[in-house]
Amino acid sequence: MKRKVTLKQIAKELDVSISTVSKSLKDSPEISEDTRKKVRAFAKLYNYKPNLIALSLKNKKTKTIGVIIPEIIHHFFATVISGIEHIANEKGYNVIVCLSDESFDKEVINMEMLANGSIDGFIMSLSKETQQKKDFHHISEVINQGMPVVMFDRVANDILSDKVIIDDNLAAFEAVQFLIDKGFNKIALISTIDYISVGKLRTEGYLKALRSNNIPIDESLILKIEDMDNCSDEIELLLKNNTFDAIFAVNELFAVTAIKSANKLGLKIPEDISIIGFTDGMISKYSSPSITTVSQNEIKMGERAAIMLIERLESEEEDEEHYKTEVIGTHLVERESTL
Amino acid sequence: MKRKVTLKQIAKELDVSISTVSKSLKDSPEISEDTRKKVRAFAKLYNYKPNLIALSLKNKKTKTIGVIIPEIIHHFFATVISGIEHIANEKGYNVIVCLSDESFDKEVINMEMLANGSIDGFIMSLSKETQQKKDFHHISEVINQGMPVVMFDRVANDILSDKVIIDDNLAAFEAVQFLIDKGFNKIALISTIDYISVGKLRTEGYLKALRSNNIPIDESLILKIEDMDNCSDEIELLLKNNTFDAIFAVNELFAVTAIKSANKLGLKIPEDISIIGFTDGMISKYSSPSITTVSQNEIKMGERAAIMLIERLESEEEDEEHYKTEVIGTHLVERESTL
DNA sequence: GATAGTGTTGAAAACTTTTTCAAATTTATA
DNA sequence: TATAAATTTGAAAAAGTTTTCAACACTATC
Repeated sequence: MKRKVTLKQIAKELDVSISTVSKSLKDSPEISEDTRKKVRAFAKLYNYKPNLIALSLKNKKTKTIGVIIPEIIHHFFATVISGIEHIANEKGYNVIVCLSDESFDKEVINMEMLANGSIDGFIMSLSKETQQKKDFHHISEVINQGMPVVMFDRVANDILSDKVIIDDNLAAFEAVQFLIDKGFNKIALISTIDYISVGKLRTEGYLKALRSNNIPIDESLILKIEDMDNCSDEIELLLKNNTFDAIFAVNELFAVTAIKSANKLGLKIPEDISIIGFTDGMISKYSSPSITTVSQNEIKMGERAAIMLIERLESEEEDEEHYKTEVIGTHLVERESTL
Repeated sequence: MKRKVTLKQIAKELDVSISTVSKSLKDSPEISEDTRKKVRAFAKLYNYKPNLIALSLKNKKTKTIGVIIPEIIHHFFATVISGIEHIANEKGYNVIVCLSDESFDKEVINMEMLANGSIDGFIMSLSKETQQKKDFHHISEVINQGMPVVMFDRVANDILSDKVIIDDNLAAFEAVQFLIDKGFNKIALISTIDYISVGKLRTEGYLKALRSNNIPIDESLILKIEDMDNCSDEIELLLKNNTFDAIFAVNELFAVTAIKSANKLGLKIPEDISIIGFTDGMISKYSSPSITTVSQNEIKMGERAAIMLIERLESEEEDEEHYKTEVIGTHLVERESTL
């Protein structure tokens, strides 16, 4: 086993100083052709690569981005990470991923850990619990220390930082408008409890669409689900006790569950009920019927977040005044679940 | 903006030496009660936290695990990462994730990058290209440098290292045996090209099951797909040109595509054809009909890989002789796609 | 032959932390 | 009071790198 070789070891072997070795490897004209060649040959032979930890310490830069997300098994977050990785790779950055598991405490612990020198900046999306608590002190602390943070999707409006979001309100509005344009006016909504910022915004978009088309809002057609894992009973009840001709669901899970419940009750999709979901993941693509859904351009979201962060890291002046919020465009992917 | 405070700064402020500060914060009995209290109060006030990069350099340990996987948008890999994160978190390790994008070159670059001091050990799954090339020099090099590597799922048999796998052969055998036990004997196989190790093993399991039940092997019922993205045409052709009563597909995508093709051709699942897939992800769960599939216990896979790596990192002696290969149990999840 | 100039090398500091060992101070003992 | 012992503090080295500046050797110029 041959352990990694250091400048010191090379210097000793060749009986020169560490500085000479360092400069030779950087092809500094300060060092004579002869010495340079000798050192480089030796370094190549022993496959010398500078120790990145030492460089990090010296340069006070780690060339590493910390990403904190609630869960990685969600297609949405996994795809955003793909986008982040893509740009990070291109620009020579590594990506440390930490999962908050939707827990406030884990989010805080992970942030504090990474903030102690391991990374140059954060890209993050808030956990449910953090959104509920509205406690963002850990984030402002990090920002105060001069470490840039880019928030995406689940962002805190109270925090001054760069942000990448979609216009959830508008996207929902457009999806519902699409249904209205098809001639539907009894449209149900399956949403989440309001403390989930995106759920709330999508609900508002739904309401706005109805209002602007002078369709009365029927509270009995609005379902707000708390327990994601056991949503099927509630959804089945909604379908059983009401009649409507379309559903707007704020995520894939609710949409596919609605399809399954409809099947069970003998309702045909899209003949009896049209359904639009949110997020274009595996479920929407491979469900039968496949689901018309709002695509969020997750890849682009990740890419933009990474670009914004790296730009801030590599620009000298810290213009704290000019935080940007970038809105990524969405589009409706039409599939089989709508007429 | 208050930047992170260092021992040096504290020492200067309090007019003591750096060593005194360091020892005080570690509650060393060497330092007088008085000084200790003073230092700790000051450190608390300024929220001192040791710089982890400096510690890494000093200790030659980063408390970070490098994970290299082909893609993160695959539910399988995302779930394994969840398992890794879970254990890593528990044991105080961070996780750096790098994506090879199924490319050999990217895998090599990522490994070399991380091997230069950033991490203590690797957990990895080979890219398709690497499996095809059978070039594992980058992995043996890292191992030779004394950095432990745990491979999972897509492993290289030629490399001596710890491994976590499932018994793909056995799992496939059991799935096909399940179909045979139901009374089917015309069973089609939808698999991948043989250089994908898991595809090959699952194909072997299929063949073994047929043989051990004295069912003649019908080559026309065996489809090996190269281009995952455009598999639907080939699968439709298989269904159109042959009659059989069951399908064993080596992944979720092939299984759900088979269902869609069958629907298109007016075949009923499971009445006309029973289908078993591999991997228990979103697709299998939310497809209509939902898909009977082989669950790989991905979470456990990730957890075991992390445990094996950390054990090796924290055990003093390097018993290179005793590399373990751990086989994670699989089980069939029965759903609607089988009778 | 002395001075300036050029070319080449190395010592030392910096980044931050921990730890060893020596030095300084205080207290106890004879 | 002098000496030994105990307590408390600090200097220095170590990890691996880069960079500045000083030092040295040599050649060219007057």
